[in-house]
Amino acid sequence: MRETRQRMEVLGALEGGEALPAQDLHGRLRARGSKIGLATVYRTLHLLEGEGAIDVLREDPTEARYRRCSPVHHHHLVCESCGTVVEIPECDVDEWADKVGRAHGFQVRAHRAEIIGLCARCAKKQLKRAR
Amino acid sequence: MRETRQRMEVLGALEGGEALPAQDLHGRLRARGSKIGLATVYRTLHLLEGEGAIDVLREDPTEARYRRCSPVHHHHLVCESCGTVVEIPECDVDEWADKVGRAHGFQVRAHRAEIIGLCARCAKKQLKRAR
DNA sequence: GCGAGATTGACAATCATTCTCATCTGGCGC
DNA sequence: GCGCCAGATGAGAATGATTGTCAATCTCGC
Repeated sequence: MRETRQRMEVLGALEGGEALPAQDLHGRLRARGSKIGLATVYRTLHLLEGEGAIDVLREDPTEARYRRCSPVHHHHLVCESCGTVVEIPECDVDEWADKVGRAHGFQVRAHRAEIIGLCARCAKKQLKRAR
Repeated sequence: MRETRQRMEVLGALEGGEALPAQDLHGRLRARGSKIGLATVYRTLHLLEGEGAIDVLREDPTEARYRRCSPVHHHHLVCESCGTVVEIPECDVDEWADKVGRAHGFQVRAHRAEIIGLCARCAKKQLKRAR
């Protein structure tokens, strides 16, 4: 995999840890003066996804959001109000996945787990609104 | 919510337990002689999703698949080769989700977990091909 | 520095999903 | 049984993210 200006730019734009839609990402890069094309952004994101360097959030079915993430196995904690995503390194699900999979004759390859809730900030806001 | 012919038809088509893309579903209904429109299929699916009567699988980012499912909390075992989905009633993840959520200041609302692997049939096929 | 082959940018094409709007219908009150 | 009307539908157009195309442009090993 070649190291091109465009690929560096995409990685750079994801540096912040935000989960961005491909189009936003493209928009930001153009705003910064980059000449990168939208197709290239998509190509690069797919590449990075394949490498496991980013992961893809699909809460919104019409638009995937891409986010830099650690390459080691982890799960996500998602705030349903503001969309904040927190990476969770602890995974106590492995054993469960294996057990259940085997019980159904499956050869387990991977698992995914996501916790949905309200982050501290949004929970506080909701309380205030309720008053 | 009114009980219309079309809504009954959509539910009927999902009776089999298969996970179908909206378009397929529409195709099948038309093939059976129904005059249902594609937009109505989508509308109905969204309704049912809201009711919790079906769930939505998004392994393929370009096309959601809809499947009738039990209204009680459960998880899925998905075969990455043939797409078969098995419902898993046992959920030993609750405790983990709560613990992790609280540790990060989240108010946990729900969680999702999915085990990806090869079903018995596909595992066998792969073995045969490898020989 | 050169050249093969990977990569890119601009734009067209795709395609699931959603919107629009005129028409229809379920089910309530009578 | 009948009329009514808000909610539901169908057809087709519109949307908009994503993917394909292809000539031009870079990367990197030599």
